[in-house]
Amino acid sequence: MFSKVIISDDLGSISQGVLSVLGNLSITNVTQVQYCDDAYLKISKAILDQEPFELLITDLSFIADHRDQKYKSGEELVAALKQQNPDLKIIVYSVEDRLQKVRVLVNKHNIDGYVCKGRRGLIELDQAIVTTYQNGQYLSPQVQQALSPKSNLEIDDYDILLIKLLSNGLSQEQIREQLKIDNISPNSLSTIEKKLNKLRIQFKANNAIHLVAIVKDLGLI
Amino acid sequence: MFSKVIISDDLGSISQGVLSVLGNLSITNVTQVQYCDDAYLKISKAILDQEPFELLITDLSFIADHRDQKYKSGEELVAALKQQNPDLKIIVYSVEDRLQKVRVLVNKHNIDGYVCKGRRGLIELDQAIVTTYQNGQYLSPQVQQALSPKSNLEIDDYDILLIKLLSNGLSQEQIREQLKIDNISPNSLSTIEKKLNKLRIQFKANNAIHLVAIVKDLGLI
DNA sequence: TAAGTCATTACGGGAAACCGTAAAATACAT
DNA sequence: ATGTATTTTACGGTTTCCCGTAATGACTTA
Repeated sequence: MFSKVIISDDLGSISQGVLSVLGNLSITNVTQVQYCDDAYLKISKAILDQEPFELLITDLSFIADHRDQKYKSGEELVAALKQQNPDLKIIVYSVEDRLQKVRVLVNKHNIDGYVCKGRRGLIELDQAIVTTYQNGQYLSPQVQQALSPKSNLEIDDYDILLIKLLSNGLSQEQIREQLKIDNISPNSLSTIEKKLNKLRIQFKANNAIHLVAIVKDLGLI
Repeated sequence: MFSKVIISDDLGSISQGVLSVLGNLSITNVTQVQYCDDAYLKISKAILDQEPFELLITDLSFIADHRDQKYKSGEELVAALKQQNPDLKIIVYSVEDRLQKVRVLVNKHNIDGYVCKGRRGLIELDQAIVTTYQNGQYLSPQVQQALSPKSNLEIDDYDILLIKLLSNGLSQEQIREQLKIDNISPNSLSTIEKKLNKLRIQFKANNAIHLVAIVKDLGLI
């Protein structure tokens, strides 16, 4: 079993639950941090000391406070860590159950497990740790469909970007300009209209306002 | 100090933290539930048994699952309990830090304390319990301004309604019709335009889409 | 190479949103 | 009661959005 584990979660009360799970698995060498930057530093230092952590269990959202942080979210932390140190296993433990988020974390950042905080969260976390130790991948049941290709709703990053720009108050004309500036194509007004129209149909939205509201509720932006 | 307490929170890991706080206060008679309906039933039964609970600590959001619930959120639970049983002290312990939410809970439902889950959550919860026991009211620092009248941004229920209807996909014309149907005045297209325009300025929004996005982020709708 | 499919772009008409101005209705003071 | 301020409503002009059609270009397949 893992012998050296680090937990990153700004809610002290949650870490306590995770600790008890680790205890049940006879993992005693556990470090707790409440800031992503601390996690990053401790993990880096442990590598230099030739005593690297084997597993990171981290939350996604960290409430900002007076301390300025380089890594402001679990996602940023994970991205940095997995790039520099692919050997470190990472399990994300979060209330977030949006498939889009999970997809990105698994496919882009190669995390080893994703557990939703919930009634069965700690039970699932237990399983996730065991599976991960055996080089497997664990996803909570409610997000497993995130990876199955059939659940491909055909909304890609471009679509998300459009809606995000819309929600930031840009007109379709301004979106066109922005895409040109950022060298993103397609960027004609007509295509932008057409894409947004497709999205409206897909999400059964009456108009652009409705679309933004729906997509915001779904947590896609 | 309180002698009989009940905790309602669907995340088992969080309840553990709360338990340790209660333990530090030498409160040992503690009941835990993970569903609002269970909380309601246990509290009601305890009254019948002449051994009522003195304090409820509850979360706001409960993830829906297979079990059909009469009370689906902490807010509904609180509303029902405080109405039938004003003596029961209630502390809400939630990640939610939207002032609007807190305002409603305090003013309308008369809760005794509101603590935000966060780094200092458990410390604040400790204080909240003590204060509440002395018949005081406790609010986490970040939401204290919720009650100060100066934070009155002059947005009333009518404004919120307009934005909510907008976010539901209604056009201004459809909003006019809806207001007429519901016998809400003013309900002319012109006034609706004007109000929304005022709101756009107030929230520094470029257009209606932007307005809805901002207000959604603020948690007002 | 030719035909066919699909994404991208262009354009035009009608609907809705946006904006200013002004008239009508209402509330409120002396 | 009368004048003043505020709210509500009405209206016209401009911009943006919404929607259909069609032309262009890229790519696949025969």
